[in-house]
Amino acid sequence: MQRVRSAARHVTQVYEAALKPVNLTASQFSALVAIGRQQGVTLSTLANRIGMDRTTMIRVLAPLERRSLVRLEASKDDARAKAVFLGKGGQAILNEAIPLWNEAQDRAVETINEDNMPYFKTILEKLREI
Amino acid sequence: MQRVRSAARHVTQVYEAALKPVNLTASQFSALVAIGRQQGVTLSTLANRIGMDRTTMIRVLAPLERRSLVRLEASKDDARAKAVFLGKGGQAILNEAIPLWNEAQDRAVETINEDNMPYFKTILEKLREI
DNA sequence: GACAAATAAGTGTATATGCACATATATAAC
DNA sequence: GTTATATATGTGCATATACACTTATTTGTC
Repeated sequence: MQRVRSAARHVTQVYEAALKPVNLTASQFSALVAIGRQQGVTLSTLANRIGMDRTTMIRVLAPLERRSLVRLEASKDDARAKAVFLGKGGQAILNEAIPLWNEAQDRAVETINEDNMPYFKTILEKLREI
Repeated sequence: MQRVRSAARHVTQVYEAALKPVNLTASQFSALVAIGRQQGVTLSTLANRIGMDRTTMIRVLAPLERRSLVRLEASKDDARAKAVFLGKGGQAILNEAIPLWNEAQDRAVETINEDNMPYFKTILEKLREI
């Protein structure tokens, strides 16, 4: 299974190279996309969606908050929870980043070979259940 | 492709839980196995084998060196290179760790489903070429 | 309503990860 | 042999990653 981790490292590098013009990491991009889909999502929910530890998410958001790309507010429903929103430049940078990501994505899918994709998705799905 | 990274995070946690009794991380285990296979391998070669950046490997080895599980020496052939060997407890801890790893491996392969493995291997192979 | 159990977040610590940059040595070209 | 280039390692920095532990709040139970 070392291969899964190795592959993830490599894939990360490829995608981060693609995202270089917007100065976003792969994790930061994932977070922005998820936040864009559901403004006001809580920290824990966000972390769960991405399959990342909650405490990791806190630290992933930190540099984004410094750049005002995201904004954290106390949740209205639950005084314990933090709601996460896209900040000032958030949507704009997402609009820039998404095409860059998609280009890398297309290249990746092409390399993997379209025909293998269904298997790939199935396998990745199952990996979550281990 | 976020899924690949997410899967890798999850898989890492599963394997590291399995390795807890020997207090090794997944990266550390990978390194130990590779060193055991070729004592005296150089840092860069080792990093390449594992598909990890050379500078990351330096830092992965640091805690192992502190525990005397690995040993670094100047290479005889090349004054620039460092040769890596298993240290005092190196082989012993490997002997303990390998069964733990294999158990986790078996469970993982079972979950993925034996039949899917050939596809999986092919896909992971191709991911390296992106 | 008081108390226990569950849930949400935050911090300390250690390792992982790789880029940019620097240094040392080897190799190739002339 | 000197010089240019390539190779091997090391360090500074920033982010990624998650566990253990802590604090605050909510929810369920009586």
